Amino acid sequence: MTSDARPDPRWFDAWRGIIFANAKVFRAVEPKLEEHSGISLVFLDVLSRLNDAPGGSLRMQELQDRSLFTHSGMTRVVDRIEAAGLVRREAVPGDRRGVSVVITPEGARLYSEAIERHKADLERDFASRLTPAQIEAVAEALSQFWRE
Amino acid sequence: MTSDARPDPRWFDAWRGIIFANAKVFRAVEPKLEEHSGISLVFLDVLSRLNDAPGGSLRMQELQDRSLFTHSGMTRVVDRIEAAGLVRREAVPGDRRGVSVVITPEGARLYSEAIERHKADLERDFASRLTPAQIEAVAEALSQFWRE
DNA sequence: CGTCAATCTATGTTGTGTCAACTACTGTTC
DNA sequence: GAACAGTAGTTGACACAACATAGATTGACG
Repeated sequence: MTSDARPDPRWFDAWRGIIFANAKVFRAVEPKLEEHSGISLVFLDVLSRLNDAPGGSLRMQELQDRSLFTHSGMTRVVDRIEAAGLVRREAVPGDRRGVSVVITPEGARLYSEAIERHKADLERDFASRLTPAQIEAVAEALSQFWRE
Repeated sequence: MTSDARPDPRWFDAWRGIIFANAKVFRAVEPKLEEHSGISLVFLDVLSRLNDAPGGSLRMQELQDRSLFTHSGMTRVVDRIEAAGLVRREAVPGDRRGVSVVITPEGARLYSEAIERHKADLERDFASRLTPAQIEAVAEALSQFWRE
């Protein structure tokens, strides 16, 4: 009565693995990030996009498209990060509608420290639980999702 | 200036694959669920736990521990699902502090329809993008995260 | 030029998640 | 059996996210 006769297909196990790994590792790692660097994963994500962008600058919409967490509401997220002094808004020369978001020196400094510690956390809570062969297999199988 | 000399370790690609796969598939699949079944993934998650539990019943705290999405605030989630008529609260015989949440016949019916369509969506947006070997590898590598 | 659709960002509103009290009850200890 | 710490769940206050809409600017077309 509680479940159907036929078992779940194998791909469902793979999917379950992904969502559980995602949820469990985030739950473990986000409080640590908050504690040692004082920022949330949303902030780190935005700073990361900016840091990787040429000139440390991106327009609002590019930021929105590339962000993992915030589909909408990038305006307010940038408001908060700007209030923290980690980015600033600048006018776009050619287009007066546009705003480009630039990472500040302070933001870049905080980012590079935060990402290093964050990677150490991830290594402990994620990578160390897998064998090199498993890591390689997962990376290979799922690379299509971030390489668009 | 934008990035350090040394490249990201391979496990970071694996991790990136997981979070991107998670985010992208959810973005694709949740609106479909909402449309064809009228419920969110949070609802589906709770109904799933109840449906798999013996007697279709679980106490609030068990529900909280097993839920993927809602760490805290299960009270409000159950409020909403109860308002939709899919579960009901019952007193626990031995313990007058406790509340057990029971799935209603209507909830069970909606769940079995919703989960079937949801799996079809997942098959299209997730499983069909991987080879059987990739699926097997991901399932094997990540099973530890949901098998606790 | 002048109009008009398209684009970019901000704002208002509403809903949901989170954290810290708070109430009610249980089991234990003296 | 009274006091007390621990447990179960709810409530209120606040922060954040989603959705629709508004306001400003641009580019294309006649």
